[in-house]
Amino acid sequence: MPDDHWTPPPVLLAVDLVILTLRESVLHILLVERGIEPFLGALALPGGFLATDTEDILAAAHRELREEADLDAAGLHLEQLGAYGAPERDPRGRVVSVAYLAIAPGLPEPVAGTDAARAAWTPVPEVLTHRVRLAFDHEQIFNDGLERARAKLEHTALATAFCTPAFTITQLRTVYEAVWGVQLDPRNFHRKVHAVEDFIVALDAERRDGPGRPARLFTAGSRSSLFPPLVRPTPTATSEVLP
Amino acid sequence: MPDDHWTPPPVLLAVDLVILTLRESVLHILLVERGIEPFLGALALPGGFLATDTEDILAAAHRELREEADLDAAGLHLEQLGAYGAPERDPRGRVVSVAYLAIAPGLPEPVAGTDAARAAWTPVPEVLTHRVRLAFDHEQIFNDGLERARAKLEHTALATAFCTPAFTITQLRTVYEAVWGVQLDPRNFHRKVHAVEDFIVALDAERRDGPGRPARLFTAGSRSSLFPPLVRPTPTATSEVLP
DNA sequence: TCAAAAGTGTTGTAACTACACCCATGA
DNA sequence: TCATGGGTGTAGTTACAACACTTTTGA
Repeated sequence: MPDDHWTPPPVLLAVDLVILTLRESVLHILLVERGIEPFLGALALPGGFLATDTEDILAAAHRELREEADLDAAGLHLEQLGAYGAPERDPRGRVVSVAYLAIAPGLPEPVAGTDAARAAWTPVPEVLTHRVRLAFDHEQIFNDGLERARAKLEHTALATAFCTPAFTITQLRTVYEAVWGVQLDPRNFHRKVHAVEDFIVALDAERRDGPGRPARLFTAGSRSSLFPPLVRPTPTATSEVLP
Repeated sequence: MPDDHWTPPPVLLAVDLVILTLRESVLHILLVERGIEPFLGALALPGGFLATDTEDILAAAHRELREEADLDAAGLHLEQLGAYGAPERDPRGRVVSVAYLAIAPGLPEPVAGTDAARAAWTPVPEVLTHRVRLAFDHEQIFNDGLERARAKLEHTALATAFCTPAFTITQLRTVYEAVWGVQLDPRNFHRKVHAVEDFIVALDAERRDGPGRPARLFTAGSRSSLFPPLVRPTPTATSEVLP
């Protein structure tokens, strides 16, 4: 603790968001094109500074989610990733950023909210293969967020946050495949999901699009931690991992 | 992002530490008695404010570890838990704290460093049963830190951070039992630990104290992630969990 | 020779992978 | 009746808990 005559140096607090969703079976992240220096024109995670002296950090994340992505808080997963505070991470001065991971159900079109005109869903493989470069230390934050999402799919019901209220088991499997970047056996997946009580509950409805047997519709159950867990396949030398 | 004429509100940045160690087979946490208001006289996590404008947050954690606990950075585990920034968490004003989890090998006596005169190792069960109350939101941070440590024992070699450079398998098992608060079968534990390649490597030495067959000494190997993992026993209705 | 602690073998079970197979629908 | 996708059955394998058993020491 400091002594009475010394005042600690103040810092500016920002919030940055890793917002993930599924679009046409591909994992996407919401990125914005920066309109001001530094990194003018570069892509970055949506985010911003704390609005007032008394704003809660989680509330700030919710606000940015609304302002920059036009996404409502209701029914959307939001959790903290951590604080990023290297002294030189922002050339404007000492800015510490608290990063959040948000998961949204698949949205039909790129959002067009107030500040969100420049916001665009970007395929995650584009970022992973460095075809897209991010401003600041946002690539680090993105990597941490993606790894958090991948890990939490194993032990929690996070996958349902990617889905609309009613979904088929195949849609749920597509979530796992897109986030993990692997192929899963549909038949074993079907049973594993059913083996966890209250992970998904059957609705009294079916979905019939194209040909093939109609699929039962489900909704997220009350269970939040999965047992037995759905473990990621261990990458072997022979197995192929999608980018 | 803010417009050019508006300045975001500054906050004060603190660092708080959850420092865990094992003392006589019981998990302990380092707590300090507060010497100033608020919460004067109450127990709290060691920590303090950022020292300078340009100090890295992780460096600040290392500095507090040295100042408040007289612990050297070398060979000690330190990882970030997250940011705690509720507006009313500190009555003095807007203080955002970045919490860290530190794991230290068992130390013979309560540390007596510069600021650490009032620091004391406190048994974790005392805190869990609310016989010890913590200042600010430090109980929340403590719970998050403990859960992080418990979870990481399963999948990483974190347990070796609790041990001196040379340790027996029984000592390693004691770490798991103390942190998880369960009893483990010594024979199955022995094999599971050996099944993970490079988790522990045998030294050419034995330890012989009291009666009984001398135990082989080991040291931490190069492996950091454990496969197969050492999974916590699922608490059942009949099983007893130590406080 | 006994107690204590280290370490090994064995057995039944749970959960998994891989794949053969059956079911229900639209064209 | 065929292609397409949904869903079930089964066999071999891995990891595991439980516990009987052997080994090596100090007193």
